[in-house]
Amino acid sequence: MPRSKGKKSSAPVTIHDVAERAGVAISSISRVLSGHPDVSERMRIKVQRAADELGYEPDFFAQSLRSGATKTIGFIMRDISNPFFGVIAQCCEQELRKAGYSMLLMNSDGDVATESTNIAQLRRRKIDGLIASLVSEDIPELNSTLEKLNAPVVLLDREVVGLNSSAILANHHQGVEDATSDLISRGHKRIAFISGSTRVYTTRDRLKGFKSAFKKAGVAYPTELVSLGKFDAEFGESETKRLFTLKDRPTALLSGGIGSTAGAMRGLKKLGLVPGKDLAFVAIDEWPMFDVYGQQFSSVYRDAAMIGREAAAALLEMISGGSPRTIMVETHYIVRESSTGGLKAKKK
Amino acid sequence: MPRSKGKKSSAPVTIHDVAERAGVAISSISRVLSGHPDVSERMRIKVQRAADELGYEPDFFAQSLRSGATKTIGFIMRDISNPFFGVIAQCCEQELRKAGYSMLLMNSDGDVATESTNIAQLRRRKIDGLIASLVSEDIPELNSTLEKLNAPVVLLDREVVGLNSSAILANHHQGVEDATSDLISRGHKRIAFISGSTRVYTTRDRLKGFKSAFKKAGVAYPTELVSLGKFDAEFGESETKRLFTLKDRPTALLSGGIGSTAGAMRGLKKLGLVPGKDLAFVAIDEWPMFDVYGQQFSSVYRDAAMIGREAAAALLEMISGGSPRTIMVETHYIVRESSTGGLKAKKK
DNA sequence: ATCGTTTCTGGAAACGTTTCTATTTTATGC
DNA sequence: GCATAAAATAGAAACGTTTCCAGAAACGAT
Repeated sequence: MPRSKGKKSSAPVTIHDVAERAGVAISSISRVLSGHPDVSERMRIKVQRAADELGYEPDFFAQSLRSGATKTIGFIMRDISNPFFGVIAQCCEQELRKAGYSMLLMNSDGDVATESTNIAQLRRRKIDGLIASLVSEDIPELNSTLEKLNAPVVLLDREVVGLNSSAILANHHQGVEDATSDLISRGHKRIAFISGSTRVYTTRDRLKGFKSAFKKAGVAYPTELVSLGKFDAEFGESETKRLFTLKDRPTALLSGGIGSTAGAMRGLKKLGLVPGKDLAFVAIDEWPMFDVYGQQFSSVYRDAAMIGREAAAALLEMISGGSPRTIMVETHYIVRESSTGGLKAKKK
Repeated sequence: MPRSKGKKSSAPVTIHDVAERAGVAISSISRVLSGHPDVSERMRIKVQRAADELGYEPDFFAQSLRSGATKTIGFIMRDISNPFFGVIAQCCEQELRKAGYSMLLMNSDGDVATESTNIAQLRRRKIDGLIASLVSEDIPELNSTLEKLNAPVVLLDREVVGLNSSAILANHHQGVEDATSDLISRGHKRIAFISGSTRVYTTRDRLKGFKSAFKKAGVAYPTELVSLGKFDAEFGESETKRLFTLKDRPTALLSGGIGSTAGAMRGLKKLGLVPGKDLAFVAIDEWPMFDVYGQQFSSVYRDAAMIGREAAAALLEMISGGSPRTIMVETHYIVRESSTGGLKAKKK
């Protein structure tokens, strides 16, 4: 029993105390404080003063238990230390806070079981809504798990069939196609592509853009240079090493997502290959500071802050009765120094 | 009384339903499920089965209201999108989750008023503990605000006098002194130093190391090159521009913290100055990817993951009755490419 | 058998709100 | 003034648990 008694004032003042002080019924206190219309001015003043004098603060749990609303939103991501997700989380929290909601943060650690445990935990806590970037889209029981939450859901960059939720999707294929086309037009044919599992929209949509660029250019699609598996840096690094030690090695690389990019850069460094010189390199999603580091990285950019804000807005909308909707966020190919190189003094 | 009217799937199953199903009293259900010792084996099995069959999940709010424990920890930071804080948050959440706690995340946006509102919100939610990186240490009412929380507190890199809390402090002065000494030994005398307000431990301890290096080397301390104000990138950028356009401009720069470093790098870029060449540059705290970017930045390093884990551990310890303690985390000067340069072909 | 002790169980009182219902007061129209 | 409606208030019943208390059953020991 952690009962730290500071001075002696640790008397938790309840609605009873206020009622007694003001000399009115408990129900009147509640009515005044929750802004019920049928309250006389005299009562309002009397209650307000008693509450102020006692420094009354309604007990959150009692309110939630009775009313059902928890003013709490669950937020599940693979890994909040990922700076891209960090920005989303920050903007989301700011918006939700403005609307009077608090955010319960949980990392799924990229693990399906952990994610499911987290959702169960959130259900017990009767959250008013959930924003999540799921590990995978086709987990058995996923739909029923989310439906049992009995709260509106906003998914980030995920398409779950048959689920009545909102979604914030990025238009990855456009940016990736632009980037790939640019590389092809510079003379690249052997372009490597590393990203996460095709079990999520993110990868599938990027792949669509990648393939489409080859098709439009009439260049053979280099199946053997496409490596799709996981989003983490370890995978990115090992695959980069594997691909760039092939006999006929790629001349360019697209890395899909923050983790892949980190791994790719580490892998290249260990191989002694310099982006923009020994190969052309485009990162999908930007690391913070991409704009100021000594070396300039090209990227397929999307606005994390906007994604966070849109997610919060969509969720709040659903909480107040609106219907689910899908929001598409654009991506943009940003050309920088690293888009050059990789071709033996042929061009430029 | 819509009790056993289980056609609709959204029937929230309560302890009553389980009691009815098992044919025992409500109190027995509670006893079995909370592992009370005085329960017969027969009862345990009967209740367990009934609960499983109905898929019973205790209501979190009812439990908290009655028992007082919320299994919830508050986590307040200036800005969760700061990758350094992101890592702390991630590790913290993982540890807390293992212990059965959930984490309520709030950004203070670097604003005292927002921070205070957040703390009030957390008090109403009766959190079991708080981990916070406060905006400032000497806010009036801060102590009483935190004491009114009536829950153990762990502060990150802050010293609040008279508050009975744990603290995770970094030994900044050691790392900063090492870095500064190295720069001095390379021939630098005019070393600029940009960091946040001296109203927090972080800055004061860094400054201590900075001054100490000059004293030990017997070199005059360059007061006019020290700029302490805010941790954000805007401040870092404008101060960098100001200092490096002085008539007698600095030959080296230390930037204090993630934000300052971002600002400093932007400022230098706009001035056309290259770290490691036109000036020597040491960042305090590392940006992710410092190890792989084209340009190699020196740093004063501290382990964010460890800070997160230690914070969680210290808090859990206090929750279970332990006393507050202060943990000192070491910092290390890591020399890379950017420690060179800035001296006109004098050395090296 | 009787009498303590344990061990186990059921009933009911909290926890601090909101909300429903019933009652009293006030205002309104004629 | 008087009926009638409307507004304001009090009282009490939830919400779903945990926990206290008292009693019942079980068990040895006399």
